[in-house]
Amino acid sequence: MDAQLKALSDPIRREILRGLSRGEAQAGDIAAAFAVSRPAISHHLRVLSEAGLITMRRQAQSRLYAIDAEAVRALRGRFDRFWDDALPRLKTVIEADQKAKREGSPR
Amino acid sequence: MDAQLKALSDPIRREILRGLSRGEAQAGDIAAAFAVSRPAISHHLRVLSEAGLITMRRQAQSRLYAIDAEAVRALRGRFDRFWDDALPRLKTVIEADQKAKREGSPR
DNA sequence: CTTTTACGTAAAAGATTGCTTAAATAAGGA
DNA sequence: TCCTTATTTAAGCAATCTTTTACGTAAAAG
Repeated sequence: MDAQLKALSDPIRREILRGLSRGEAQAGDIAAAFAVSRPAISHHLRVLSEAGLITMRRQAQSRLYAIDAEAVRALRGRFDRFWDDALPRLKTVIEADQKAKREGSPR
Repeated sequence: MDAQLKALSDPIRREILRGLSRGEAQAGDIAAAFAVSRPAISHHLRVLSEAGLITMRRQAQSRLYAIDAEAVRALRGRFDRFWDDALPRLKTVIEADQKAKREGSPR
């Protein structure tokens, strides 16, 4: 989860993923959408790849990147479980907060 | 979202949040649960605080930290929306993948 | 072959992160 | 006021991140 959340914490990388939601794309086309240099995007793609969020396949000289849909599904599951399981009392805390607010300044 | 995901990408900080799920805790008690020094934990608390994930209040010499439940709720919403809205076709892609697999080696 | 197209890797600069020890601050208590 | 308790801030250092320019590689085209 470390590597995946870290990968997602960068706005360029999230934007790359947004672009890939349309389907596979070539490295060059991805890079063209950003102001930074191609090697920089190449590195971001590597980070996303090593985090397991995207996959790559070659086609002639090009490299086609795509979202690893199953990995995303798994990550979303772990993310939800982190909050649901690891913080089981959170729901109660929210409710207590809101109740306190409804009843005027609580202490 | 940058700062919040970055904050969550560190395992110690996630563990701190897990600990805080039991409710408010003093900085010292939080630090006692980890192998690193107190100043290091103090810094992690600051990162979580600046990301808006936790709140702090003073009680005598102590500082009591707690999860900002509403902020967590908002983050979970944004995280879900990132995948649902920004990647609207992902569900379809997963289904296509699975269909392809069911029907034997594709391509 | 040689050239072109499409990318990645290498090397390096500059900023940020995570950690430690030492010093500072803030609130209570003797 | 002086000491104790609780915690942050400061200073410093090694590791990691982001980005750039320059170079290397792999596949197709001429």
